[in-house]
Amino acid sequence: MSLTTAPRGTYDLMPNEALAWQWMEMIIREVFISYGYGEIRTPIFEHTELFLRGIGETTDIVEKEMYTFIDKGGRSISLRPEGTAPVVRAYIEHKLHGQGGTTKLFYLGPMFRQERPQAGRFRQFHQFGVELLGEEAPLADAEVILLAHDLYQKLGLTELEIYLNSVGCQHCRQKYKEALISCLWDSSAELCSTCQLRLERNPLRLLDCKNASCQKITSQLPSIHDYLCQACQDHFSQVIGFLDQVKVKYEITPRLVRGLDYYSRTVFEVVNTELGAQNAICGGGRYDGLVEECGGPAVPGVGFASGMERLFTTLEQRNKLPIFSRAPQIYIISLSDQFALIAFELTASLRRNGFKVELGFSSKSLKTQLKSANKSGAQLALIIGEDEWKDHQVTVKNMSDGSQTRVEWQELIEQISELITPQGVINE
RNA sequence: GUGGGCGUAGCUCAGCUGGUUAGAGCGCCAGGUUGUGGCCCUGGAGGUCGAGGGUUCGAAUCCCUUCGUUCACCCCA
Repeated sequence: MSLTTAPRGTYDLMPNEALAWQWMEMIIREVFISYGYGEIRTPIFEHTELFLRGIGETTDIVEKEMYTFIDKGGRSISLRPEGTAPVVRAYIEHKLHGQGGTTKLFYLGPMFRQERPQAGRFRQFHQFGVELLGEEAPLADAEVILLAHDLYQKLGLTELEIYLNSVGCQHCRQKYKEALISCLWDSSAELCSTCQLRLERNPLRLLDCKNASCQKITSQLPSIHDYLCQACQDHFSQVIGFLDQVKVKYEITPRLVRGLDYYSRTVFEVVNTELGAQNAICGGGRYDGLVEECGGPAVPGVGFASGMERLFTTLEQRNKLPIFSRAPQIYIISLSDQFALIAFELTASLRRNGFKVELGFSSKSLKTQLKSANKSGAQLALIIGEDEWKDHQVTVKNMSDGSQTRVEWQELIEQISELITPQGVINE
């Protein structure tokens, strides 16, 4: 417990980084809106029950990672560990299914999971995502994947890999699970200890074990594609057909199984392989049973969630972040407290005319204040001292070449406007 | 929850097998310029060596505990 450090797994976003985040958020919103999605802002916390039902009681997320507490009304409340269940809850609560047709929603905000932090993993982290509800056609799956693809493209990330798979419907998945169990029963002793547990709890997870000896064994296993029913096969091949048509490159990975219980048929991930152990920046798929599971009508859905910290790291790593400057255009220097009033007034007037102005707060020596002006990155320094004061003028100094002129207070805005524009571009 | 690495100045780090007042670079402050920044020069401030305990004549250095951090496992964005 320390007063002077942020809680484990959390961090402060400092001003320069916050600019980059704002830029990311802007692009994300633009792309989502252009695809016809509307933003929804659900509460940061929900009734715990929602996540138990929505995510699955036996998933790690709800078993050991949720921030859960009892509020003063005796209700069990949890900070949201993911965004889909709350959106589905809101969809049901506002009876959006009653409006007919499909519903396209996106969200963006903090999520909370109590895990040990590591590269690309935080306890408070940020996700954005989309949910397309009320449509079971393969075209919906393809559109959601295309959306993710185009979004990363728009952010300048062209070299990401898309992994694609189908985990089938309840029926084919069940048959496949049984097949895995019977194939592995005899050799189970050769599996790593966690895989032995997986064999009992969730055999699909065996497929992406990182242990080399497990991989050797599981590489002999049949593919889930051999167990897909005709309808699931058709669905998958149509999704692929649409993606091919719009030249979205993907890799079919029969071993890709996603951890959350609610997925059915299409699942996909967008991966940055240079990211470390936690390299998925986006995960999603179809969840046809979820709305009903959460107490709504039997409405199909498909969507994805993307981790903003991992996305940010990727953008940084690949030099795709624009350079942001917080530098003022003009730095105002007053050489004595007796000129503070006029300096303050000139600052206000310049700001009201759209210039980005910084005012030195104390009247130190000119040298010191010019150093501050220099450090601030301002293009112009305005100096008000004894001489200027007497003549109702200011000295305007160009910080890049050191040249300076005297300007009447009355003409300042006009003169400055000839040197720089309110956007901060020098008029040459 | 489990395992490994790392905690020395605001930042990045050095400090060899224990041995005087714990160092460097960058940054910060002041001066070299009576009212002129960047470059250069000179000087200065700034450290309970993460914390607690132990071994020792002597600990930043060795041992134990603890906290923090980081990477990995589990799992996930």
